[in-house]
Amino acid sequence: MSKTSASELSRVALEQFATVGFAGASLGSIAEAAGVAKSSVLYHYASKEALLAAAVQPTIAALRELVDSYPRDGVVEERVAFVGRFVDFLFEYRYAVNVFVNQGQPLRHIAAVDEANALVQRFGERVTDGLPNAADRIRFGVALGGAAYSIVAADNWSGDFTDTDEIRAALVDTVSALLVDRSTASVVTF
Amino acid sequence: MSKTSASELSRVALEQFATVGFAGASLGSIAEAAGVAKSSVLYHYASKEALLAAAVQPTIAALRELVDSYPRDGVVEERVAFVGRFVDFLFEYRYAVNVFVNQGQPLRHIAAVDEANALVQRFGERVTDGLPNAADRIRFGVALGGAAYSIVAADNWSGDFTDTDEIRAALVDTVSALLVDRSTASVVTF
DNA sequence: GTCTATACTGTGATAGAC
DNA sequence: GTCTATCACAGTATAGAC
Repeated sequence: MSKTSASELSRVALEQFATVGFAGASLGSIAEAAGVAKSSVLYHYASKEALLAAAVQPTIAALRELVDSYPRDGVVEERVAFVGRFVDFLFEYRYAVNVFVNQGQPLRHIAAVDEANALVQRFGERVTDGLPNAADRIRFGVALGGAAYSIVAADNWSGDFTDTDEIRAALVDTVSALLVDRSTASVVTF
Repeated sequence: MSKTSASELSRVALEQFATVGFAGASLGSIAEAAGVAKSSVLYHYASKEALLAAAVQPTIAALRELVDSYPRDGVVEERVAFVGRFVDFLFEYRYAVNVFVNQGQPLRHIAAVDEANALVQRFGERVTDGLPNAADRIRFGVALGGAAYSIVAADNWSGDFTDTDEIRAALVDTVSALLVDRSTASVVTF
């Protein structure tokens, strides 16, 4: 099976890049986790960096679509609906998002990561209406970095059985409070 | 000078551990940034892991003190004052906090990091009154991970001159909204 | 398309001169 | 206390058998 191996490899690799860092994830450990030999990884991807680039590609496409869907002059309901799509995006692409958020600067020499960084910046400018002040930047940063962190940290909430729907609802609630205009946020939670 | 080199080394090392990851920061690059030879690093610290342990030690002490200072049954004003101390702590120990937040799980075999993880967990339990539900966990996680991310990300806000006081005030504002009880938070910002 | 074998480089760590 | 020299090993990457 040809296609199966490649997608499974990028999936396993991305998870390791996010959890132990790009430098910390070796081709050997990725190959082991995927159940193939080390050299088989480099058959599908020319290099470790190419593997990362391919692994984050779907996330970049989804992020671009998400950012473009931001309601520029929308009412509160539309913005809350956007937060729902934002949280869903964070869930589905949690590992790639973590790579962008935590290693975006040291890995900016990789074209795909640099592209993601630019998208995140455009994202922030849209949410804060183009001219972000310190408070706007902080709220956006806390929402992005905090949600990205919480989602992967939730994987370690073993012991008690909190289901995904509950986490999603709590995240939509919290992120809405941060990203939706505070003066009108009373309709959401406050 | 003996003491100068050691503290300078741990400072430089911690910054690199936080920015490029523990695995990504080599003893060579740390030595270069500190202006000494690679072997000189291993004279002061027996191993790379020992260097990390020593570098995060002051942060652990400060974190323990901070957690113990949480007003268990305090009024809103006391909790907001605590958030101020929390944000100050995040600023001063930003790099170590980032190591704990982003690499706490893969580095948990190092005693000092494991100790910090336990402190963070105790922190969360105190803030959420011991029996955190999903919403409580998320708010705490977003506040911690988001603030930790924003502070180091703010270092890259080059171009415009946002001073530290402005960032601090915005962080206290945002974190208070997340950690201080929402029903009484109106005295703060909302 | 996957494997073994191998080359080459970078890294953590040690030994010993100064 | 700092350095140079060196070692052993893990890492990326290549070549070639199957």
